[in-house]
Amino acid sequence: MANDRRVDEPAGSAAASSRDRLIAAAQQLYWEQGVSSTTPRQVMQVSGVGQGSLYHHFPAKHELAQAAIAVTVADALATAEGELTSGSPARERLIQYLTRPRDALAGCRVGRLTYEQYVIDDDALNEPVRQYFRRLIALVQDVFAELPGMDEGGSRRRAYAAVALIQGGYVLSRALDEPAALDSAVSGFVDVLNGDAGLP
Amino acid sequence: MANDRRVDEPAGSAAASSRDRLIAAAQQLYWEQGVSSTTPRQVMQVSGVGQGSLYHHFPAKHELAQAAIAVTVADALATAEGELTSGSPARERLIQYLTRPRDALAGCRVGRLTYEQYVIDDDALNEPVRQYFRRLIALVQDVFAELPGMDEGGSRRRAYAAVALIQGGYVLSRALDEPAALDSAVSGFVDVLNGDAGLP
DNA sequence: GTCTATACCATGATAGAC
DNA sequence: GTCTATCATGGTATAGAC
Repeated sequence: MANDRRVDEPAGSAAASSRDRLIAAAQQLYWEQGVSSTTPRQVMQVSGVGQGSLYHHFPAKHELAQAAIAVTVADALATAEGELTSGSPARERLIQYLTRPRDALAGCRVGRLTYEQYVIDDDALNEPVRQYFRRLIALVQDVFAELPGMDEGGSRRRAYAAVALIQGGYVLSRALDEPAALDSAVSGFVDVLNGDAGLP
Repeated sequence: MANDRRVDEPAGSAAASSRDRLIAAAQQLYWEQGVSSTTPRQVMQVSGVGQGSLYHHFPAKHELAQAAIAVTVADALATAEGELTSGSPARERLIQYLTRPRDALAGCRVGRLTYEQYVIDDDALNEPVRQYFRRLIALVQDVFAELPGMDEGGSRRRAYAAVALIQGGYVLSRALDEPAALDSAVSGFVDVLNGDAGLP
C-alpha cells in the first residue's frame, strides 16, 4: 500500500484496473460468505482477472484481504461520519444513524469479521476492524454529548449501547432469517431513549 | 439423536464415553475458533479419541457439529431460562440477565454461529440457532410484559433490543479486544431503561 | 502484466485389521 | 468400538513462458 504510487482511479470508473477489480470482488465475496471461505479462485472468477495477475498484484491471499478490508472499513466509516456530523440537531442525527436502511440479512461487513478466525489470528487484518469501531463509537458519543444534561460517562455508555445494538440487530436478523428483527431492536432502543422507559 | 437409546450419563461424569468426549471437545473448539476452522483431527486430539472412533460415532463432520451445537444451545437456553423465570421481581430478573458475567472476548457460543458459512449453508445446523434466539426473545419479552403499562408491541421491541444489545456487546468486546465494552453497552442500556433517558 | 501448468499440503473421509 | 494406513479433493501458491 505504501509503496504503491499508482494514480487513484475513481471508484465508478468505467474500466477499473485489475487491482481494483480484485479488491471489489474480494469485498463482495467477504460480505457474502466471509473471508476464510473465499478462495483466490472465486475472487478470480468474480473479478474476471486471471491467476497470474492476482499473484502479481498481491503476493498472497493475506495482502488481498488487507487491501479489501481497508477499503470496506473506510467506506463504512465515511457513511457513518456523514450521518453523524451533518448539520441536523443531535437527536435527528442519532435517529438517522440508528434507522438507516440496512441489509440486515447480509450482516455487517465489518462486524462479521470479529467472528472470522482468519481475521482474528492476523493483527494486520484485525487492526482496521478495531479502528472502525473505536472511531464509530467516538462519533456516536460526540452526538450524545451534545444532548443537555449528559455527562461524559453517560454519553460514552450510550454510544457503546447504540453501536452494540446495531451489531446485535444484524445477528438477530441473520439468526432468525428475519430482516425486521434489526428494525424491532432499533425501535425498542429508540422507545426507551425517548424516555418511554420500562422499569418501575 | 432420536435413535440413540444409550442411557444418558451425567455431564460431569468421571469417565465420559467417547461420544460425549467428542461432543464436549467439539463444543469447546467451536467456541474458541469457530466450526469451519475446527478439523476432525483437532477434535480427536482434544478429546483423546481416535480417528476410527470418531467416524464410528459420527458418519461425518456434519453430524458431530449437529450434536455439539444442539448441546450448546440447550445449555445456553437453560441458563437464560433459570435467570428469567426465577421468583425475583421482573425488574431484577431483567437486570440479572443483562449483567450476568460473560466471557466477552470469547464471544457468544450461539451468536457467533450466525456468521459461520458452514452453519448458514446447512439447515440442520441453522435450525437450533434460530430456535435459541426465538425462545430467548420470548423469555425476555415475557419479563418485560410483566412491567406496568407495557403493551405487547412495547415488550416485544424491548426484548429484541435487549437480546441484540448482548450480542452486539460481544461483537464490540471482540473487535476492540476490550472485555469491558460489553459491560459499557449494557450499562448504557440500563441507564436509559431506568428512565434516565437521553433525547430532549 | 498476464497466462497456463504444476507442486504442495491440509482436510475430510474410507478400508480393513484387531 | 477402536486402531492404523491410505486416499481423493480442493485450496494456496510457484514456475516460467509470453
